[in-house]
Amino acid sequence: MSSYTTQHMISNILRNNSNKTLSAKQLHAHIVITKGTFHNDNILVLSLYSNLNLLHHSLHLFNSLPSPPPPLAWSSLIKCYTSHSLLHLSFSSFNSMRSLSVPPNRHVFPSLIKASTLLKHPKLAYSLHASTVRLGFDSDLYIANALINMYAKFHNFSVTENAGKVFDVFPQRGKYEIGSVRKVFDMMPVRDVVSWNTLIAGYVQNGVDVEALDMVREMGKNGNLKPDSFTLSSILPIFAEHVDVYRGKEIHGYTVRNGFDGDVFIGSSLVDMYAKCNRLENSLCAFNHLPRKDAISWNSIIAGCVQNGEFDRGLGFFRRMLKENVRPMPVSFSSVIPACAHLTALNLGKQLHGCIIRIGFDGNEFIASSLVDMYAKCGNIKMARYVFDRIEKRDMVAWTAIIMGCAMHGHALDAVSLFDNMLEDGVRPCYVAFMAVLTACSHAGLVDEGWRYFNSMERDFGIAPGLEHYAAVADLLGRAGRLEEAYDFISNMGVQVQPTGSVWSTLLAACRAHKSVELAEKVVDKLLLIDPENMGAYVLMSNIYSAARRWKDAAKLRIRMRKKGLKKIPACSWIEVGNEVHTFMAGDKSHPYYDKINEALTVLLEQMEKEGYVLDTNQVLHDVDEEQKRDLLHNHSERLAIAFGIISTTAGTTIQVIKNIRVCTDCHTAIKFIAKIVGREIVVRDNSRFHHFKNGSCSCGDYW
DNA sequence: GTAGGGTTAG
Repeated sequence: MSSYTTQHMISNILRNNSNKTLSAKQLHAHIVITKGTFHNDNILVLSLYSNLNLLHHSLHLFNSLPSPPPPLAWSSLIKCYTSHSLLHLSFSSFNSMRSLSVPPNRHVFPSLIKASTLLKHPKLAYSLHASTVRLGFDSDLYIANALINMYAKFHNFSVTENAGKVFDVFPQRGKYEIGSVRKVFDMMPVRDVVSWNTLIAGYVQNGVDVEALDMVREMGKNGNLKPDSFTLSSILPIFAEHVDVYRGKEIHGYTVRNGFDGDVFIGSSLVDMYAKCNRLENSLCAFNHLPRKDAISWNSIIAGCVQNGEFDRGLGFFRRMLKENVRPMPVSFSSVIPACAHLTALNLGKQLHGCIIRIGFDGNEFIASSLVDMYAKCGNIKMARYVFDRIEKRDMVAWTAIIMGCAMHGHALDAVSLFDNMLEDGVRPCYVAFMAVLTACSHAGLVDEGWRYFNSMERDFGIAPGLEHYAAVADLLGRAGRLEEAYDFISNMGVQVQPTGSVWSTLLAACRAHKSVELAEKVVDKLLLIDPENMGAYVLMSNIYSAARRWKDAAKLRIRMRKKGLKKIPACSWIEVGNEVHTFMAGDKSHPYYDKINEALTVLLEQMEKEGYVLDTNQVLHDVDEEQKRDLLHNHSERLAIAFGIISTTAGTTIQVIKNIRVCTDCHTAIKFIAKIVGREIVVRDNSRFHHFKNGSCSCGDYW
């Protein structure tokens, strides 16, 4: 009778929108005063506290109960522990319960199964499953739903934990476990929308997309259930992954028609789906329409911008997120750091790194990999290595980041030995890892090693070489001067992978470096056949002609280029001084300090010539007299940027310049002299790698 | 009373 009244009041509290915590406490006080601490109604209040996720109140009330507390009290407490992620406490409570001989009721199992799932502890989970079978609870709706989720999640975990380690075991395990998901589902006497949603989400999380969508149709046909917000937010990532904006839009339409468009889960999925389909404007629109934005909504739009190359915009959203007092998550940082990497914004990257350390996110492997890449791309390979060395569990992405970093900085031997260390560590290389190690080989002329890696890809790791790998090997052979070999290699690339214009361009660049006009002509014919609009090909070929003093052929090509309406991308270099980026074009006199820059370059040139620098006028690709050639070289954009750096920073500071195209040979020689004369390290990043000039030599060993 | 969804690094 009194319990009936208490239950009634509890239902009212749960329905009521006012301060539920306060009402629950008032009810508790009322019961204690009128009926005493030991009255059974206190257990109902405990379940209310647990329902409201009030851990401290639940625990306090639980401890005031006469021993042993009844099953309902235990299940309420355990639920509260699990939803607070205090998973070990969930299990220790379960053990206490059993040691007090309290028979476990069915309500205690869903929380325990969930706890074992979150703990990623399959053994524990299997034994819980076995217990429910023994007790005859395994077809209970809530328990079966928890089991479907558990089996689906464990399939996921075995994917990540075994990837690269237990190659042979994994597929069978996977099959067995995805089978278990289905077995539990099929055996259920009654299924509700949660059962269907759990199954569908499980399929999506395991990449079984076709089955997931089949089940969405099935749930309507056989289950007589309509997809709800859980269903929709679970299936949207499928269209993101398949870059299927048409079907993604259909789902978007469905969510609007059914009043789900304010749902923050669906909203984030939509933001992500549109971004992954390269529809950033739609993505921004979905984001702006969200009535309430949580941390994940922000993460989605930040990642969306950065993945679409809108780096400043991504950074802007990150700032706005902080400004609106939404606490950044590890994902927020791993999404925004790549923007710094692409913008070469070292100072900003360092600030974010500081922030990451203060918050305590520096152990996160996603963040660490993004930092390794950021430092490497921003020219600080030492810091990249420092961060990498402190990663506890290095996965394939982390290894790839550092290997690529070493490759870009010309530390080819480090890159190669890191790659071998990765194999020793039992981490299986992937497609991108091979790109990194092959790039390293090509930048250092490690032809034999390069071949070895290329040949082992398919043979030892079952990874079919892609365009990038062929390009790297072609580049490797070309740079090493093995031009004919490279030509045959590209010609015989095979049916699976067709050579593209850019692969041939690699060889064309090699022809230029090794001054082979005849082969260059053969190559450019092939290239323009595939890619007639390739402006780079025209420029390179005309430069090759110019270098061979075949001015007329060069001019002919330039005319053809102009007729096609193709314009050469102008060379430019930039340098960050203070917090400002200064950009210079070749022969650019527009900088406010141009006179001082020119003066500095003249003084430097005098000293350089005293030390033995000889102008390499062959690098001038125009038919002009020697004096003009001298001026042209003197005003190459990287020299202007470096000279500006020298006059506007304090002695000893490292100068870092970025150039959008390759450094010319003459400038490369000149910068070696400059670095020595001014006693500074000069770092130049061109479009493919870093050059560290110090004491009269360059880290690339003149091989680039 | 107990169960299900969205975002990240090379």
